[in-house]
Amino acid sequence: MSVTPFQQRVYDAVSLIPVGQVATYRGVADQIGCGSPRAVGQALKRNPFAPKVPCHRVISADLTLGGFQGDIEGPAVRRKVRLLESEGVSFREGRLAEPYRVYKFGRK
DNA sequence: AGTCGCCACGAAG
DNA sequence: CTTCGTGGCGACT
Repeated sequence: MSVTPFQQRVYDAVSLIPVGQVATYRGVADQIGCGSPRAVGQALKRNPFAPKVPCHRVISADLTLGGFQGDIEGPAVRRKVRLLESEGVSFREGRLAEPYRVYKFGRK
């Protein structure tokens, strides 16, 4: 499987997200030094390390769900929410209920 | 090799 | 709500 260095960075950063917390595409992008969260989204969509990387812990910057397994909505997203709630992250009406659960990557 | 279009976003209008 | 900007990648030429 061909994995570009950029994607490697993305997966590595996502792997750093602790259980019970979530990160935003923007946060990941900023952390790896990329100004385009969309690139991160693409990388996760193409995520060759599906179970290895907790892509379900990555949400949109405005605390909406974002997508999962290639869909921005549908059963996959439903599963994503359930997983997050399983880890202690609550969602309400498709949005993160507790914003303080957003992980800040070292926050510097 | 270069070029085009697409994307699970974000900020601005 | 809609539109533009941005960065990177797959597919086509």
